[in-house]
Amino acid sequence: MDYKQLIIDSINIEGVDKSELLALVAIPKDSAMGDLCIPCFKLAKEMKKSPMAIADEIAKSVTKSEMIEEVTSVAGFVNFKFNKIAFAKQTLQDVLAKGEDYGKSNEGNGKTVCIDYSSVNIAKPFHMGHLLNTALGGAIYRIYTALGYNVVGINHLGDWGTQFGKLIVAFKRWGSKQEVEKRGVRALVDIYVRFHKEEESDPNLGDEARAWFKAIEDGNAEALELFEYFKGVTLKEVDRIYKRLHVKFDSYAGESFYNDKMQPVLDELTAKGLLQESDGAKVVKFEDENMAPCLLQRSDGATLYATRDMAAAFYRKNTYDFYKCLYVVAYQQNLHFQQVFKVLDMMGCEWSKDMVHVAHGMVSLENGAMSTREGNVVFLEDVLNTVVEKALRVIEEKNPHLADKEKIAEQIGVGATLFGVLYNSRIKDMVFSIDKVLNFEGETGPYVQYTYARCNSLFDKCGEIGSEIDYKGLDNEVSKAIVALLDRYPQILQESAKKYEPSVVTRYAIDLAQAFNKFYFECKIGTEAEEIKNSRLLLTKAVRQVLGNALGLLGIETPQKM
RNA sequence: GAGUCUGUAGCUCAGCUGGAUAGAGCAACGGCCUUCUAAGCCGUGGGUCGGGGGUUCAAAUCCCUUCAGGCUCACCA
Repeated sequence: MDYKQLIIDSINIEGVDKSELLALVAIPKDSAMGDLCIPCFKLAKEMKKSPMAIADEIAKSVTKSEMIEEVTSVAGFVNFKFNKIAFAKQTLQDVLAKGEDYGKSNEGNGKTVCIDYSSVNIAKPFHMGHLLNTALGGAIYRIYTALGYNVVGINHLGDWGTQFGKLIVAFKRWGSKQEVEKRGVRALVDIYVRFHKEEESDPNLGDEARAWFKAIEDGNAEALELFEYFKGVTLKEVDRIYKRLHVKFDSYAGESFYNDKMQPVLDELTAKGLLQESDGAKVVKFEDENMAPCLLQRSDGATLYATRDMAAAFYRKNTYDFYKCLYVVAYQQNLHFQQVFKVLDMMGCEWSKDMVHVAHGMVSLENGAMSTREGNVVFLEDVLNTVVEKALRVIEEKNPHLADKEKIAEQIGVGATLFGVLYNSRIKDMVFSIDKVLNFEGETGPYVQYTYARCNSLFDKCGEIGSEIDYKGLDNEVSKAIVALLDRYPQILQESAKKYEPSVVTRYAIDLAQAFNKFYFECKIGTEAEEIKNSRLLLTKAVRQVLGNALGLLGIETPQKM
């Protein structure tokens, strides 16, 4: 509910623009001061009065109501305090009436948002770095869906390039289908690593690899068969991971898909006089001298990364007519996207302004950067399995009679991992540490899930909510803090979407869980009189709903018990 | 060298569309399970918000400068 407007409407003062006042409304730092406030400092100049005097004047003019219980003027701030009961009643009704839809909106109706994320490389490990990317993309996907947008998740497969020539050479020398059946992508990675080692002493391998890649390009049957085989093996494995992470894609159009769509782009650039020759290569130069030219064709005629992204941009605009096209990709590629977006702009595509690089930080290991070639990678699947095992051990210890232990351990383990990577601002780098993910205490996924399960157990204990409800049971500060958080949830979603920042939701989930745990500890529920109990159960139900909604957006499941 | 991002408690980070005593978790220490799940709650200690200028009634937040680190800067993606 829009309480900002409510307090503005309660003010009866001459000579102040209400819309100006509305813009000033803020949430006090300390909730003891009030629920909303208006700092009056900016008004001082034009009104030629001290902020204190203005605040006094505004405070005095307010017409109190059922909702607005107290208005005070403190050091230039007008503080509005809501009636706890009215605030709770209003908010809980809203949350519970909307249920799963609470927080959703229709602001995106009729608009399509493309999200390019995860973008796995064929025959490469799915490691911790991909997890951050995939978790972010998946969350943004769901957040935009919740706001009513039509979302298209695109997995821009890394399924083209000379590495496939290398892989064929390696596979023919040291690989076997048996081995690949057994160990999947790992077997491919091993021979790929071996290729790079052996290449140092046998330079012929490189030529052989190039020849095999050429064979793929030329449609050689054996080459294509192997290429498709590697692709199939990788996608099958990655699909298993996507299921565990609850992410999905609407398109797997990757690099190979754009092979025949790049020439028209080059032609158009040439026609527009933007493509210049430079050292044998074709580039687009920029007015801003600080920006390196965008290389679109190698001197040997081959296309490049940027060429493919240009082709993909046109394809997506034509196919989906997107409102926005997001690229969830690490910040390493900042320049690349700046270049691509700028070239589109120079081509006269006004929609280039709708392209957004949602940059995120890089994940490294404690012993350095991840490198497939050097074999310094941690497979995500191993991490997930380790965390799930730990979850199972904790269940055995704390709740040995729990039913469906394996299933719940999976929910907790995967939830902890996802929550961990979605907890910080996406731009921050991350040094992956298994110990950190294995910690289930404090600001973690399991903490929020535990709070959710705790809500459930109250219903197990107390049964359904009766019809006699006395909101006096919520006439206390801890309850009010929860109500204020519940009320804020829809704005949290919008902020998160606007900033392309799932951590806003993650942090919120922690705040709400903390507030509820405090309430749980301070307010008795089951042992109270029926009408008090019912009001508190109502609050519990709303908290459970919103925690579930928030976790759902992050791709995290909510165990009923744990 | 240029561009860009990051720099807040021992550690990991919120806060950064300027506002009222700078927050949380972890770690440390001390409490709370004969009443709703202790994966929890409460408390204690711990901060020159990298440094220096400036704008402002008000700066962690805006501007300038400087230091430290990451990333990128032509034929990989």
